[in-house]
Formats: sequence, C-alpha cells, structure tokens
Amino acid sequence: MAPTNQQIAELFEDLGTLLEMKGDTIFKIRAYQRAARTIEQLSSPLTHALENGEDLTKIPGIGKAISEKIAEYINTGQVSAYQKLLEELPPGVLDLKNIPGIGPKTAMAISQELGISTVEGVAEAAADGRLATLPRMGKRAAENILRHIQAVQNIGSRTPIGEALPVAEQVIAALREQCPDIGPLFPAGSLRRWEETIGDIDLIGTAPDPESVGNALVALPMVKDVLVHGPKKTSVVVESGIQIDLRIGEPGSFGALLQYFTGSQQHNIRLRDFANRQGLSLNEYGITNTETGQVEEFADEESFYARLGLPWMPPELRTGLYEIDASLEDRLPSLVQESDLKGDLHLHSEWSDGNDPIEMMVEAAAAQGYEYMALTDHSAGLGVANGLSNERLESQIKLLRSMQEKYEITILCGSECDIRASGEMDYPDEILAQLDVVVASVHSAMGQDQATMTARMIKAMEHPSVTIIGHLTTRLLGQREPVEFDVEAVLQAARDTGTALEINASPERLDLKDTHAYRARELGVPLVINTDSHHHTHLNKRRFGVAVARRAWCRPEDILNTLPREAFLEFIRTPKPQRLNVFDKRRTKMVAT
DNA sequence: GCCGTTTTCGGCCCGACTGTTTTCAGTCG
Repeated sequence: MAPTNQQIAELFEDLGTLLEMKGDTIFKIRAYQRAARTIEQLSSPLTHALENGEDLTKIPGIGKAISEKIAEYINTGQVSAYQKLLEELPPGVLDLKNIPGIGPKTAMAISQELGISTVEGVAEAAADGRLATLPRMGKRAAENILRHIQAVQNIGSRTPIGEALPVAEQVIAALREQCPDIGPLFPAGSLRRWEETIGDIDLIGTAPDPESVGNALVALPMVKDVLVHGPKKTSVVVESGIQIDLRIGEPGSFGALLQYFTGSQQHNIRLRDFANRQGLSLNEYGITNTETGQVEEFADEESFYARLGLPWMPPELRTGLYEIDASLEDRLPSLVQESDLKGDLHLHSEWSDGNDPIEMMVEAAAAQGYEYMALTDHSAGLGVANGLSNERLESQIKLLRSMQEKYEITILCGSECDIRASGEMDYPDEILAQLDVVVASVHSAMGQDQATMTARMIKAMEHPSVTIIGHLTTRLLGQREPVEFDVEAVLQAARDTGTALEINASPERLDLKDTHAYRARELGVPLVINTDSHHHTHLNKRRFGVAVARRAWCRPEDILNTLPREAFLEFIRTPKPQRLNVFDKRRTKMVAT
C-alpha cells in the first residue's frame, strides 16, 4: 500500500527527532521537520506526483536528499536512513518523546541512563525517585512529568474546531467579566486560521495591566490545571481538557503580537526568513532593524505586513506553503465570504431525521438572505433516518411546489439520496428526474476497499440526475475515519461528469476537507458549501464551511452556490456535463476583471 | 538538509518559562 502524505510527513518528523537525539546539527533536523510540515499540507498525493514524473524539489523545503527519501519510501515501503537510526538508538525512545515536557534530550537520558523504553516505565521512575537523579532533573521536574503523563491519558490529541470555538468564547466572556478594563481579546493561533482541529486555544489581547489578566485566568473556576504562569504568558487546562494559552500585550504593538500568535509557525518562519534578507528581524513586539537595533511598533497587522512590503494575508492562508510567494506576485485570491452565499442545498426536515417542519427550514433559509434553497430529506435506504419512500417523496414534491407561491425564496425539490454499495441510486431514475437537486451520499458499506469505493463514487457521479456528492469521505472528526478511495481519480471524475462536490459545513464533518477542496478547485470542480442542517439553527454553521473553502483558496466564483438565482437555475437545468459551461463562464469572467 | 534581488558557500526565527543552576539548558509554540 502506497504511503499517504500524512505517513510520509510522520516519517520525516520522526527522522528529525531521531537525528536530534543522536546529536546531529540542528539545521539538518529543522530541514526534516520543515519538510514534514510542508508535506502534510500538500493538496495532492506525493505518490501521484512521483508516478507522473513531477520534480519534487520544486516543492519548497524539499531538495535532492529528501526527494530521494520520498521516492525510496514510496517504492520500497521504507527509508534505510530511518531504519538505521532506529537500530542505533534505544528502543521506544520515540514514544517517550511524545510525553509533554519530555524532549529529545530527556528521552535519550531516560533511555540510556535508566534503561526505560515505555511511558509506563517513565511514570514508575517518576514516582519512585529514579527520574530525579538524572542531570538537570529534580523532584519538581519529575512531578511535572508524572502529572503530564496522567493528563495525557484523558486529553485527546486535538479538539475539533466546533468544540474549541465555544470554549474559547466562554473563557473570553469570563475574563471580560473579571477584568472589565481589558481591551481587544480574541482567539489567535489555529482557531483564527480556522483549522479543522485545534491543538490549544491561543487568546490574545491588550490590557492596562497585563499581569492581572493572567492572574484572573488561573483563578477561573473552569481551570483545572496551571501549566505556565509568568508575567507575560499564562497556560492553563480547562475542564474539557483543552489547553488555553494567554498572551496580553501593549495596544501600540498589538499588530506584531497578533501576527506572531496567529502563525502558523511555518508561516512565521518563512516570514522571518524573508525579513532577515531585508536586514529586519521580527518578534512579537515589533520589527527590529538588525544594523541600528531600532525597533518599530505596529498597532495592527496591516501596517506590520506593509513594513515588509507585503499585503495583509487572511489567516486561513497562513500555512507557510504558498501564500508569501503568491502575495509577492500579487496572486492572493479574494476569498469567498459568508455573505457571498446565495443558497443552501442540503437541508433536512422532520419528514426524515430533521427536527423542524419544512416551513421552519424554508423561513430559516430566507432569514439568511438566500435566493434559493433545496430541501433534501433522506432516501428510504436509510431506514434509521426515517428516509422517504417513493410515495412520500412524490407527495413532498407536490407539497413543496404548492408552497412556493407563499415565499419569495426559490424552494427547490431535492433529496439526499443514498449511493448504494453498488453505486446505484436509492430511487428509480424517473423519480430522480423530477427533482431539482440530488445530493448523493454514501451512508453504508463504508468498509469497501479502495477500488470498489472509487468505482462506486464514480458511478454515482455518472448518473445524469446527481447534482452534488454530499460529504464525500463520510468522516466524523475524532470519531470515524474517512472511507478509502482514490481521491485524485474521484475529483477528476467530478470535473469530467460535471458533478459538484459538497463542502459539508457541519463542524463534525468538514468534508471535503481543506486540502481536498484545494485540489478540487484546481481541477475546476464546482464546489458547494452546504450546512446539512437538521435544525433551523444549524444554518448558522455555514461559517465553518466557508472557512474550509477559504483555506482552499476559493474565491466566490469557485463556489457554485454563490451564483445568483437565475444562473444557478440555468446550471441545474442544463444537462451534465455541459452545465460546467455555466460555472466556467463566471469563473473566467471574474478572473479577467 | 535547504536555499539564493548579498550568496553555489555560509547562513539558517525568536522569545517565554521552568527548574535547575550561579549563568543556562531544555522544551514549547
């Protein structure tokens, strides 16, 4: 089985860690870590790139040596340099490094001096005092490590953004109550970049007395552990197990602080490298002229980037991969916004597994300012979701058509129709043909092998009535892995057949995810941002879907449901795949202006 | 190991905090 980008990235991450343990030069180590960061963000698989004979050294941070190791991994399933290091170093040492507070140096010391190779062994050694005998290690350090081991067992690694955002909002509200004179205070880090999962919540703000805000944070009732508490920086763990990092600065230099803490780390590294070449040095307080030592302060991010000769960049783009080059070449896209959406094409009512009557869902869509919406209850195959039989669907269609005269918003008749294991649709063709919008989704037989699933998806897209494929990978963040299929082949088939792909905005799905949406956009696949609402309040969750589209560099014209009503109706009334012309016409027109 | 509007050699992001130390190494982001 060919390794995924994620697996290749992990290999280089581990390779870097092993070299660090061995005591190799820090710059070589950083090169591997940088390559790992880059690889996990690529939008298409390295295995495909290699098959197509692409030059991997064109990718920033990947040169001759690393590209050869990638090829070796893909062709042979392993990398000899990595295997050799594994043999040289004590067994289990990589596992020890995963414990918070234990880095490469400590992991090596524990392995070599104490002969320990497991996390449980470290916990024992911390408890019985052996750990404290190591160099630069003492009673308190051992206690902290034990505490971290115990904490790790009840903390999941990363938190879905849909869970993290409310926690951040809750902490901000509590801090505002305790410190009324606090200035701006909001999330930075991965939350501000709208990543699908959040490692920890970074809160950034200004206040007349910064230290008092940190003191207020550690005293909040929801805080169950204090990790760091200094004059400038405070880190705590709250009840839900999420870590909060707080940084409060001066209003006059807030731009630098916000920029620094928004990251990503990779973006900051590249930005600082860029600045260094101009004789400038960046930190969270401002920009320093390295010759004169003079420091300039910036109250906002715009002026901070402007000093470097760069435009402001939306946080969603700050991955450190392409955005700095793109901004230098004036290629930064004008990203889609919530207000660009003209309709929602995936809504459920109480007819299947939704909670609200049809009228309430129509009114909720109208309240968003939409010009059109599609009601898409489940098909009968999904017994648990109270799916609609042929007869119930036909009566729902009649009802919806009769309701139209009461509303200004265009009500489209739709279905979220199961894609059966065979790739067949769950309704007969003559029923599907009566619908305006068909969202076809996989809800069963998710364990199929890659070839079967790929063929199943492509067969569904070849159906003339299928408008959109819903939540393509069926993953549930932190709960269910995506199904296995050939992403590149399926995205290409979407383009070829004129089938749109959904960005499902439900925060537990976010499916397509950012890198897949990025690739789909490159291939010219029409993308749709849908909420998949089962309740009238769920339409507000569109912001999560818009964030995915923005992280995929999507402009309004890349998103099908930003089309005004008439153009969208023209799209769905034109047979596949000619309907792509309607979509493409607007894309090229907007690019030209 | 990677990279180049100063470079194919000689650089490589930057600072806070902790716990161990008498000036700093290790870890983290």
